[in-house]
Amino acid sequence: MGKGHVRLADVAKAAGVSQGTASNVFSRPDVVREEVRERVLNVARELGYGGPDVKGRLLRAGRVNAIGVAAVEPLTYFFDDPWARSLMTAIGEVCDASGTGIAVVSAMNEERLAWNINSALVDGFILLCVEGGERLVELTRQRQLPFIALALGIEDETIPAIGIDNVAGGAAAARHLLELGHRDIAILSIGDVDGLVGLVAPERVDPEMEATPRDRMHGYWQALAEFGIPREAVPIQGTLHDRPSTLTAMEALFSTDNPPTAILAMSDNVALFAMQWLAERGLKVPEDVSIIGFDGVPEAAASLPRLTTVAQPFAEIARRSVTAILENALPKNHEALDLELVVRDSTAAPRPQ
Amino acid sequence: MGKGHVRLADVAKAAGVSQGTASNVFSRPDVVREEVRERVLNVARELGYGGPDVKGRLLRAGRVNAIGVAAVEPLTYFFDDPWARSLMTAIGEVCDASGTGIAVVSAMNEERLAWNINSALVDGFILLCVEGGERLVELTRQRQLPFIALALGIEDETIPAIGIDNVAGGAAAARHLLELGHRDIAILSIGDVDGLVGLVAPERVDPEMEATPRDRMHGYWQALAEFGIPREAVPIQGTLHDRPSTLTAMEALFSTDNPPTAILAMSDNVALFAMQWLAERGLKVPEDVSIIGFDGVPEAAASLPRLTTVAQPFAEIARRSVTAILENALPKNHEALDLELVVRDSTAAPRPQ
DNA sequence: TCGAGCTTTTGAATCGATTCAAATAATGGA
DNA sequence: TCCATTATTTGAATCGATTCAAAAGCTCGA
Repeated sequence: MGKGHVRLADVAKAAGVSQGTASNVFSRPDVVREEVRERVLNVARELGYGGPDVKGRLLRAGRVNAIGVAAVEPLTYFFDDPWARSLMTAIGEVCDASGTGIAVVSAMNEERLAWNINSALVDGFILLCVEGGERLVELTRQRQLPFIALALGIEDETIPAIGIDNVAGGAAAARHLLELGHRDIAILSIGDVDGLVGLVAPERVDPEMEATPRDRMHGYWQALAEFGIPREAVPIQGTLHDRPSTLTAMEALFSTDNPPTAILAMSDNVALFAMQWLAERGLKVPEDVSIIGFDGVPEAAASLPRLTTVAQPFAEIARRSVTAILENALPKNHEALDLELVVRDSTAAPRPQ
Repeated sequence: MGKGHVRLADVAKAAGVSQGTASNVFSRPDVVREEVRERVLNVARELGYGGPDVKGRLLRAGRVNAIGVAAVEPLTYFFDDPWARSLMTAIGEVCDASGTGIAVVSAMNEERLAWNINSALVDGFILLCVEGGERLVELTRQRQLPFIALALGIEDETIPAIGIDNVAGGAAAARHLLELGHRDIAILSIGDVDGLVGLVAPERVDPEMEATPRDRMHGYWQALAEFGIPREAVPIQGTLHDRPSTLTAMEALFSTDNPPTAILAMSDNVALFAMQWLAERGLKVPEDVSIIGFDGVPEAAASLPRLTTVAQPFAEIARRSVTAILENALPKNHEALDLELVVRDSTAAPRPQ
């Protein structure tokens, strides 16, 4: 194989028909006379022709029928990270329904990312802007394909994006704990800056924190204020969204005289790590400590006890993103979808004193 | 945008250079005089040219720099299923290192699958043959691209495939339990045929079971025989590799007079479901019941207690598959890689009677 | 037998680049 | 100044299909 690669033109010649007819045999078989069709197909088989090459078709059609999902992360991120996976699953569902393919494009380093974005064969991009979002958007812009940014951290109205109402979500989470009667609450925040691990003073939130955790924080504070609790009364422990920093944060939170009876975690990931720490310390959830997560990843539904959380509308996000790209109908302004409080087994009223 | 789409030829004309030079400016900038390069780049910027279109380049180059991973499953499978994810993560690692992209191609129904396989823009395929493997191979063959089959159920030496030594793996798992002293052992098998749920007689294994579970079973039996235990003494409960059927199987296993002290599960999935059942029944692992899984998915390392298992060499499988495809050096014969017994916390000696 | 109205087929243009042999320009040495 | 080199550019061919206006074949009624 290899050297004598058969193409449509060869088949056409061998079958004694024009290339146009040969093409029709494959792409619009109804238009060509049965007898001819048979003959061409036979010749094709004899020659070992494998059907029209996608690359040629593609060049003509200009459409790939696939969307790219990109992030400034290694490829493994898409199959590893619970949030990314939740989204990918939802996107997969939508794409399956419309027969669209998915290409995952990613890269740790900038240079590779630029190349990957530029050479991905897709009709448009969904950008997971968790980290390095601005750069990702900039690179994608150059490609001049429709794209839509998710989890965008910056406030640039010229970027088509779909977001979630983190403030309202945070408020819903905090309100849930407050309504159960909790007053000693602690916050586990997330971020990827080393500066914000350990105890974080409220004043540092606005200037230093990224948009997502900042908004969630403001949501928490908003609900706390409704119940007359000043933000200073609620300790914030910063995590790097991973296990070690979460365990350290929990250690710090529970080594005080007045440990919290409830925890607001800014992600399900962190909440689940925290639950493991509590389990190892023999603290029972929700009897001793209530905890509520954020995001609504499937793992949260499978934990023991099942985690109460504020769920992102993954299916809706995916549906809108994919259709926006396929129909090139990008949203004019940022859309912020609502989250949904999902009460499961990790939250309950505090023990009576 | 849109109507006046700018192409390389436009830029060339506007800059007053030949198309060849314009092309060089982008793809081999070192070969063109700096002055000219600048000029062309400026014109390109003014015209809003976004760089060479991949489709054109691609057609010429004939190479996409991406591999497709295909399965007869919905797209969500790749982000959902632990085994698939383990593999995808490993594949992602290899691809990241070589700057190769990944396209996931899938479909529930045959017709769509054929289309997807045919129109995926990739240089080759890795086939996850978990179900409907033969059909998948057949479709991919027509595409005339290099491909390699994983988890292939059939014995066709003409199909390039990488497999694992399920017999040896099964034997290692069983031997581990036997060496710990267990003699009352039960097997949780897997499959996707309804006929093989519930108690399965040993005689039915060879004629009815798919290759993977069959081989694992023979591995179990082999080790059991070494310890003088006849296969009839070891109950086999068939599952569909999902939660409900596993719970039913466990129910059946433990509602007898003589419940097992150890369980051989043919997948980590099933083992984890079984552990949940045990936990809910108040049976302690490994004190009351030992259990060993199969596959070595990451979930097995994160469970409580951590699951002992026989791990597939995912990284090695991925490395071989990807390089085989990229270098078009497909293995001549089936390779069967070794599994590794990973002893964690879910297995221990049985309670003394 | 003629021609209107269909159905098929043809052939050339097109999609958007890359490539390479040949032409031209610049450089340097004698 | 002239010629041999070397550095740049050019222009046309190529990759592998699809598309569509126009040509050719058919059928059928008058």
